[in-house]
Amino acid sequence: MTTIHEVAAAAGVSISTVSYALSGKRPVSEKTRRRIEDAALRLGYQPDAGARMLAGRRTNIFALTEPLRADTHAPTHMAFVLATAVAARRRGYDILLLTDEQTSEGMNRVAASNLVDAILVLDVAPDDERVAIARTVRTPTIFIGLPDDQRDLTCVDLDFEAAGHLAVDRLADAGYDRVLLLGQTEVSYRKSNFPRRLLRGVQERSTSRDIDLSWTATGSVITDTAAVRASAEAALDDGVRAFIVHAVNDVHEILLDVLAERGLHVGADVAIVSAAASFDTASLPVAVDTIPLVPQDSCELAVEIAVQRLEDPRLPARIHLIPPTYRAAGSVPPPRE
Amino acid sequence: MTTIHEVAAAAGVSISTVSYALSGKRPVSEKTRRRIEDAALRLGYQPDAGARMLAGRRTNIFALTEPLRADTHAPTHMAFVLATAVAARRRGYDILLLTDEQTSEGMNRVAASNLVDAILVLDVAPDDERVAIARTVRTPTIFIGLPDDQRDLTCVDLDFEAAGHLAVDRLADAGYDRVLLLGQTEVSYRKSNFPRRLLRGVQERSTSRDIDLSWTATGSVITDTAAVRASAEAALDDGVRAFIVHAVNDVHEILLDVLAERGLHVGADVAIVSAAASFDTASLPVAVDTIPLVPQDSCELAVEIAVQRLEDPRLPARIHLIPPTYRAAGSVPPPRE
DNA sequence: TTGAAAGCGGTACCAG
DNA sequence: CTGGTACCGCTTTCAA
Repeated sequence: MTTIHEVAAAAGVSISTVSYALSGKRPVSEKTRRRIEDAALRLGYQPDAGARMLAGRRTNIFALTEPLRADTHAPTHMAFVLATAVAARRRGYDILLLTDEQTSEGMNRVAASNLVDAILVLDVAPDDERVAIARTVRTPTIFIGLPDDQRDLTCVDLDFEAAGHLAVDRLADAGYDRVLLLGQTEVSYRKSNFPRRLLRGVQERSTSRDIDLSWTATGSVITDTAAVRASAEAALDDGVRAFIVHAVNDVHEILLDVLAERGLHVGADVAIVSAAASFDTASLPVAVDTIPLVPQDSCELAVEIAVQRLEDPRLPARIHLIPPTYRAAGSVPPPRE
Repeated sequence: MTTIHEVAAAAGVSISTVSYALSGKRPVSEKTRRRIEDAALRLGYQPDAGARMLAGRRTNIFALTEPLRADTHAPTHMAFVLATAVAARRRGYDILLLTDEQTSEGMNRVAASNLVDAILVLDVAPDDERVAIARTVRTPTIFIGLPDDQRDLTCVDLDFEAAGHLAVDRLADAGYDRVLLLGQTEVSYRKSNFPRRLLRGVQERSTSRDIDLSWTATGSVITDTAAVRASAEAALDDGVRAFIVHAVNDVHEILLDVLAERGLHVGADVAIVSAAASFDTASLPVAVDTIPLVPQDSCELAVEIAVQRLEDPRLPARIHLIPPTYRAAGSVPPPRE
């Protein structure tokens, strides 16, 4: 294991010069710096993590807490974890996982032992118990998602309400006055925060734009194919020709199946907007206008904020809502007749 | 931030006594120990992670490398990550995530900087590049899965070949002489190691037991519903009444659908054995005999081995194959006529 | 532009 | 059974 001393000896300088040359925190003459970098590279020098933490009071590690609930949608969840890890790594941070039962206990533990520089919170519940912990630990904590009580918290999330507004506006602008919202599962309206926010946005805007809105959950815990199908068919029978879908892959496919069976063409006979989808809607058999929920965006912003907070601890806590964007794909035609 | 000095002061002892009392590495009189524990608890003392790493040359962190490939089945993968985290935590270790591109670079980095005590390798490919790295780093590395070249490696995995044998044996014992194996996706036969091993086990035993075996992949990258359906129907038309399924949830459901459509009853008209399923087959609409792949078992064993290696670094590298178990559920009746 | 040296907060050896 | 203390390897202040 090569230490800073060996590098210093090899380069014929003191260890402090090595430290400064490598960190860049103090100007070092061009040629000694090169000698040091050469030696470091040649010896495969890598600073000892423990020593660095102790002396520098920086661990270069972020904790990521993720309570895996029964209703967690694995692919979506993985996308968030991956996006966080990638974003963190780009800024020089590793991710320490706190899963399951250890989310709360773990937050306290890693904070108290100075194991991490910041804590990122995933899969935020409306009454999340991690909110209380975030308020007591000194470690900067960033929520990716919004709990109900946001006082003094730093949170990052897509602006789901605005996404709801946007979806309705597009349909209203096109001329539709009746819309069916195919939502998330019932449990997610209780255990998560974002489905409600999108729903509220859709409802608000439907009211103000005089849209006759109906909506339905798409299962109790996981997608209920029969229920989704029944809802879609009932709506179609009833003459509804505009849909907002805030749901997983499966639900989109079921809706598209039903439409296909009836010979209805998306973008001609029927309008669809996929709101806050975290999967790639381009993989659907039919092009669909989408207001995407991009895990990379939320996670990168969260990491960015964490880094800023470490650089300037006096930055005030605040809520960061990411404005939704509308990706048109021709699935919202003017209504027939 | 309470340090060991404050605890020592509060308890009226020296810091070394505190250290020993809390680690238990040296006998400490009952009453001083209590005083120390009280003080520690009262002050919310938690040893500084950096200091501990530096002085103790132990980080109490395991790295977990997981290259998330396109064909990674998210739910299964998550089950493994979760199981590893839980097992590690039980032994006092945290998990540092190395995902995606950083798997190889990350292994070298965390090993060279002494950030982790051991590395656990998930999602092992036949020609995994992490094999070479494992051989060069001093950090103990445990593979959860088998690469092709296993020389000098420590690996843990279900004995998929034995699982293949077991599945065939049960069907052969019951009296079947023709079997269809519904396998994994095509890409997984190239990118992973275990599907081949199960296939080989099934083929070997089919030969020795005089079974007429046919088999098919169940899609190229993800489940191809139409293809699975077609395979099942062709086999049934052909008179096959025994199935081994080594696949995800979906494939099981498609097969059960086809059988239901034809009025064939599992456990009466048709035999099914689910081999190496990593999801809970009890959630299927019909009870199915299962040779489960239990992530907890593999991951716990991997963690266990890692801990042992840290305690005794001279333990030899070896392959640990977990014997399969057969969970009967009445889905293998004697053949009709 | 560089070096010397004082910690950072523990662990574990050496004494008593 | 307990205390003193020499490190662990790096960061950073102080001095030159």
